Amino acid sequence: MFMKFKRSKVNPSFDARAMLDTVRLARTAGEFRRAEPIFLQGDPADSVMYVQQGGVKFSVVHGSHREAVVAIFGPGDFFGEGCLSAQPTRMGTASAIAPTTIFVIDKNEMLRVLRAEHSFSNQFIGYLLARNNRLQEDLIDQLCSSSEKRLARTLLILAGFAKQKQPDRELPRMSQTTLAKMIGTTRSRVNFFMNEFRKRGFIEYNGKITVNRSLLKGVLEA
Amino acid sequence: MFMKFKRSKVNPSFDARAMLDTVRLARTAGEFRRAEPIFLQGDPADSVMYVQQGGVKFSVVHGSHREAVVAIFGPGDFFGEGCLSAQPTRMGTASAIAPTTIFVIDKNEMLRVLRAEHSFSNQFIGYLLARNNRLQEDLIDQLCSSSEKRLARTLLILAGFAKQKQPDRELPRMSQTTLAKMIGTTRSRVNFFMNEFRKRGFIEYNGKITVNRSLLKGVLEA
DNA sequence: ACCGAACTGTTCCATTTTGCACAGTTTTCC
DNA sequence: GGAAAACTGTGCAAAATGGAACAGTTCGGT
Repeated sequence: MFMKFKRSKVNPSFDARAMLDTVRLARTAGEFRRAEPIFLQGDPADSVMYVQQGGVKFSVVHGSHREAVVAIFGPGDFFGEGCLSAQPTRMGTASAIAPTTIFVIDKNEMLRVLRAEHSFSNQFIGYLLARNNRLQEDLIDQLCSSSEKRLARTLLILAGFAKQKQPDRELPRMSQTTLAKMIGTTRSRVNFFMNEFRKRGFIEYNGKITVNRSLLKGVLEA
Repeated sequence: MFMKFKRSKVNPSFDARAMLDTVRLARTAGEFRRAEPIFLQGDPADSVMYVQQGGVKFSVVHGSHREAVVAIFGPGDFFGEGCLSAQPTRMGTASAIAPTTIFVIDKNEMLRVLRAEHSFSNQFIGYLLARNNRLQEDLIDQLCSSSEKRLARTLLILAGFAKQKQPDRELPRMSQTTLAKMIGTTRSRVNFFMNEFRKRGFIEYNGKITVNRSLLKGVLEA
């Protein structure tokens, strides 16, 4: 019986871990500390990564000096899969934002299993569709919304991102500089809005950020 | 023998047409005139589209009133494939920007063939990877570049887009309003830069737009 | 416990961008 | 052919954003 692809907003509910266990897929585990780089922009690309635990920031340096944070990956996400389609080098730098366990899957091994295991390639297609969707939503937001709204949306998504454990809405630790690079603005701007949000009670922070979802969602309506 | 996925920048060199002929894939053809809608945002989504000939604009209305043009599709591109992953409705409106022939593939038929034909699902994965890449590049550009550069880049991509026939660099006809919605700015701004580019000889236009690639590329360097 | 590095809070101004308005031109459609 | 609709060329004031600077604070490592 053929299974319809699953879907979700932030982390695809796609449970590849079970899949990775079912399928006989050769992999090596890697442990990374907070802020430790996993691969660098320009490195030769010959493996696909899978986040087992923790979180990963993927950033790209564009043109001469400007940097963008394109995605934050969490448990269940693949990254570095560009190498499957003839990209010889990494398009950006991946680094851990928390203690992180990564499965490293050799490109050819990944291709072999995609060929051999139907259920795996179907799941992977589902994963790619979910990611496409997320990228498209990010692009739409960038095209349509003010930086205040983009920040609110990013905070909400990051809050949901931590959903695996805590019932509260604490975010992965993340500097204002990083937030600025995620929403395409300057740190001044992020700082300004963060204080604004705090004054209005939309978020709290002493070091860790906690968001009040319903209040912050109001920003997106306006 | 397993074939490595192909890759390209604008239209994946992925030749799904040959594939669609090889595979026994049920489909119906649809003809659309310029500006004719193919599907509307909110419509029930139960088929995947494949562009046989022509061009398609995919736009999304976000929030209350603002609109973004997320992608322009050409021959060889799929669109509306979100429905494969449990999206019940169309996320945006697709309409022809030129006389266009579309293959409409029923969602279940598409899923059937993806299951049945390895080479097809591998090609489709390659296509999804290429699209991911393109979306990511658009996002990066949006995060890093000024509107002048974004316009220049968009014009260059659109010029390449027409590469199937003409050796010259004529673009598909496209209003300044549409360009504005593609790069996330206002028509005033687009008009300003278009005149600027024309003065400097980067582009010509009497009605159709023609770009001088090498000169226009200079804008991206600055 | 200390030092340096990284991060935050804050200010200020130049520039970019928006949003609007209106006249002239081209296209489309009857 | 002619009217309506869509598109372009302007201009301009208000708002948002970028960019830099600097002091105070927290964090990380030794």
